[in-house]
Amino acid sequence: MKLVQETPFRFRIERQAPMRVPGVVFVSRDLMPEEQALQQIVNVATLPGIVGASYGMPDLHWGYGFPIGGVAATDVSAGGVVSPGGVGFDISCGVRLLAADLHREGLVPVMDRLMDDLDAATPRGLGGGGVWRLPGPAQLDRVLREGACFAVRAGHGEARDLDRCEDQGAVAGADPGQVGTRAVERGLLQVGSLGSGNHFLEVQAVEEIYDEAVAAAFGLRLGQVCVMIHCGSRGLGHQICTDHVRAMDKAMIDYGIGVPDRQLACVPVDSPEGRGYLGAMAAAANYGRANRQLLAEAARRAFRQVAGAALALVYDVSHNLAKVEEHDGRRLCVHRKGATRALPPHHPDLPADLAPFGQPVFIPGTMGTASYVLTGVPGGHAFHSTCHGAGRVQSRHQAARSTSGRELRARLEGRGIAVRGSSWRGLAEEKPDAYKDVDAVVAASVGAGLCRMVARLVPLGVVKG
DNA sequence: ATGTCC
Repeated sequence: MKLVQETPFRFRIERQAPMRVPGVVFVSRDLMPEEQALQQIVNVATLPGIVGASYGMPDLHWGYGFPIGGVAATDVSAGGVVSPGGVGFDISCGVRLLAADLHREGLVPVMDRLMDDLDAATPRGLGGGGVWRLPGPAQLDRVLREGACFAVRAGHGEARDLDRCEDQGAVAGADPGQVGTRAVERGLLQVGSLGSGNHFLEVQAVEEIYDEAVAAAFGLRLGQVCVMIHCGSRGLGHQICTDHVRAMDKAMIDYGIGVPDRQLACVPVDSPEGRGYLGAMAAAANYGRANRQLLAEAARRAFRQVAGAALALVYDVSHNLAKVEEHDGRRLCVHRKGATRALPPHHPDLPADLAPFGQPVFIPGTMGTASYVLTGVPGGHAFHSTCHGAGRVQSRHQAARSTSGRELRARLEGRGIAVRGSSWRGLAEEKPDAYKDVDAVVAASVGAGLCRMVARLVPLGVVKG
């Protein structure tokens, strides 16, 4: 593999057969990922119909088929493919940020009670029940088609929330008929739950503002209390990915498609299997949005009761999704896996009041480190995409071996960060040093011209999945 | 990420 540094934050992997396009990785030398992740960029570059380049974001690391932090677009009318590995198992995993009408000083006297209420109001952990007990598949069908809109229609939220969600709260084209019975069974029990792993609900404070005008437009000011929710589509999305990878693995033979890694199973976007996956994926995306909407409502109740404060939605955006988008007059299937859409100012898909400022992007740090609010920039690369988080450097196993959950919690609480966990093991697996430095990832993203900084948020309390 | 293997 021939890696050429083009700028301080951009490396090119020269195209050589069977690559159809070059690789472009937006990293600094310090953030250069393991060889396996770069090899995955190369593998993705061989996919039928891929255009531009196979991209890697600054938080790039090894994943299932595609790297996490990978962006790839295929030309639908030129036999371009869709690959479930380009979205990942946690379909539509994403982040929502809410801003409280409250300064962090006002929170101090009620913080313990607030954290206890959020702890009780946030279903989480492996398996388990959600905040909604769906009576049956008919109700789930509406969640899958209508996403956050269904939650709001059912009284869980305000109309304005939907203006501040990607796709106004529901991805079009959801096809519940493509969601298997097992995915349905798993989905019925988990609507409105956080999950586990790196998913969390965090109470944060705005510590620094880099762009006053954009921050004000997003509804953010210095010292303000915020709530960040990071979660996905739970077992439902996972099962959909499993089912459709299996189906494509068989079907791709009929389309004469060969890939260097079986985990890159794919079929043309414009095929029954391709449309089937995208329909099921959209349904999972809507499930994820309903999930975040319901969790946000639970947080609103706690804030209202304990602090008399209201929470306004800043935005809700996914970082694991494939979307058919128009770029330079072509219909492209843009896969973003561990990569966040970052629309530039004046993009037609932005809500009117945000149009001059670009799309809000949220980068969750790890427990105990900062999170960032970013915005899209004109001329953004990689089909308007940027990073999504810190990115792991240690496996879960490595992380849990070197730290205990109790020790970690004591360390965080010693620094004034309240912790409400769901399992000690899960807590240990998420220790901050298991991740890259989120400050460096964001600096590289800005340096590479993928986005710009709006605000930095610090954790006050974390409800951990 | 995930009822961490049907």
